[in-house]
Amino acid sequence: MDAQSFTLKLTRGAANCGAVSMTMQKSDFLRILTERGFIHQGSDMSGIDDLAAKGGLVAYVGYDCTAPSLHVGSLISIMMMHWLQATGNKPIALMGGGTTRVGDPSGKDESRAIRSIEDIEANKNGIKTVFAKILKFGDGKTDALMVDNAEWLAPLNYIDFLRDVGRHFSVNRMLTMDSARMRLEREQELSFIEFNYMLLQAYDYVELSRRYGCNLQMGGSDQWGNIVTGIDLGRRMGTPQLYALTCPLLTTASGAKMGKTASGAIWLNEAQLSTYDYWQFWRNTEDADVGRFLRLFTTLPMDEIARLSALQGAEINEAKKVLATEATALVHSREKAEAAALTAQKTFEQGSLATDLPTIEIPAADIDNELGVLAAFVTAGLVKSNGEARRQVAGGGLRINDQPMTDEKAKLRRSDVGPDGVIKLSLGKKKHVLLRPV
RNA sequence: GGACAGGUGCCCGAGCGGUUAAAGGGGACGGACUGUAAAUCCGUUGGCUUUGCCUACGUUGGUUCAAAUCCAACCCUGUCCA
Repeated sequence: MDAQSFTLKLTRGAANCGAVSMTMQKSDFLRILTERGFIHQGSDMSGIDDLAAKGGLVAYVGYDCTAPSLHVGSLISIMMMHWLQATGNKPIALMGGGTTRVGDPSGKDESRAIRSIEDIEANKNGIKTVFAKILKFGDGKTDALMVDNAEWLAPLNYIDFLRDVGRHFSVNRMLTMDSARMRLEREQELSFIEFNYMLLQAYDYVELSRRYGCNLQMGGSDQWGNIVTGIDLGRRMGTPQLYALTCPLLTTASGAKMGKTASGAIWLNEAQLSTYDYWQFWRNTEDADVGRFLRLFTTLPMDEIARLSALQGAEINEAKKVLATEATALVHSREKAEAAALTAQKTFEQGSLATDLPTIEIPAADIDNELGVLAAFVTAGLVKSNGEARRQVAGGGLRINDQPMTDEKAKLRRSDVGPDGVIKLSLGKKKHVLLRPV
């Protein structure tokens, strides 16, 4: 027990990224990550630096399969893998097909519902698509790998696992780790299945070390405890030295969690969030975040970013447009990103109708049957219920073809269909959907 | 297993027999102001075929003209004891 807490303190002591100054870094990898603001904490920066300088890093990031797409919260670690690969090292994207069956308590207030195995598999397939856009996969030395921890976790035998892995863990110490401690302090439940998550993630790291020579785990700062636990387990189970590198958890300058809105998370997959909406998300970045986001979420050269970040007042909108297009090009495609930029320009700057706004098709008969205006907004997905539509009418938030709506009993008519064959519905000034009768 | 404290709307949290679709705060959405920013101010924040109806305060029953509020059992959480 004493020996354990001692090694942990040592690890933590050397952890602060400030311990190694930028000028000392030999590797492009750490230099780029540092100047772009990716680094929160690392376990042994000079050790990582040495490996990176000779292209010797094999680094993994684990992703939960709790949804059919990752959202922008995961993008920062994906970008870390991008730079890792771009500087001659090997990334591994680990799908948590096994660990998601257990559930990570880190940074969460309360336990999530346990997901069905079919859901997890479906989610896994959705998540995979985004990696293909940002990383190069294959069999080469620096080609990315994608593996699923269900491969080794699912067949585990409980007794063997306890004897081989469980014996290296001190419950005393596990209880002091943030993920468990926060639950205990807030008097919130921490179930045994979640408590075990830490062991499984630690074991993942050891398994990846053995299978692929993986020697670095990256993740959000909330993963620090899980990562160093894996390092510790590796030492006890005889792996080569393992390292940890975490990035800051993103919040906006006003302190809100990044990528969560009432209308839903900012998904990376186009199936969950249209390219136009994804572009808009970045376009609406707060002034104070523009520089930071350009460094984290685009691959523009630093001097270009410095120029854009220096813009003041209304001019910073130009920087936001660049940010939106670049960030969207990475995750969707450049063509689609530029189309979204053009749509936005027509809609916001020229006040003209952009026909490639998100479009919903409705049966033309609905119009002839006098589709209620409230129902039309619900159909378009701009509001959740007729009641909400009513309230928005009262508050002046709904417009049809850019005309504010005042009568909630109004019906859509043939004459509302414009020359482009669509009716433009708007919620507020920013959200627009086209209804196309077919 | 025992004692005690709890389980309220997206979240936190007040209410403790009728005036409660439920105070207050946060978040979110809309309006004003702007630069598709932030800050600020204002409004809204269960559903519907909306002068009304339906659903909702852990679950199921009960008492009562009337229950989120009282009673019973059960489920769940926490603290302490075994």
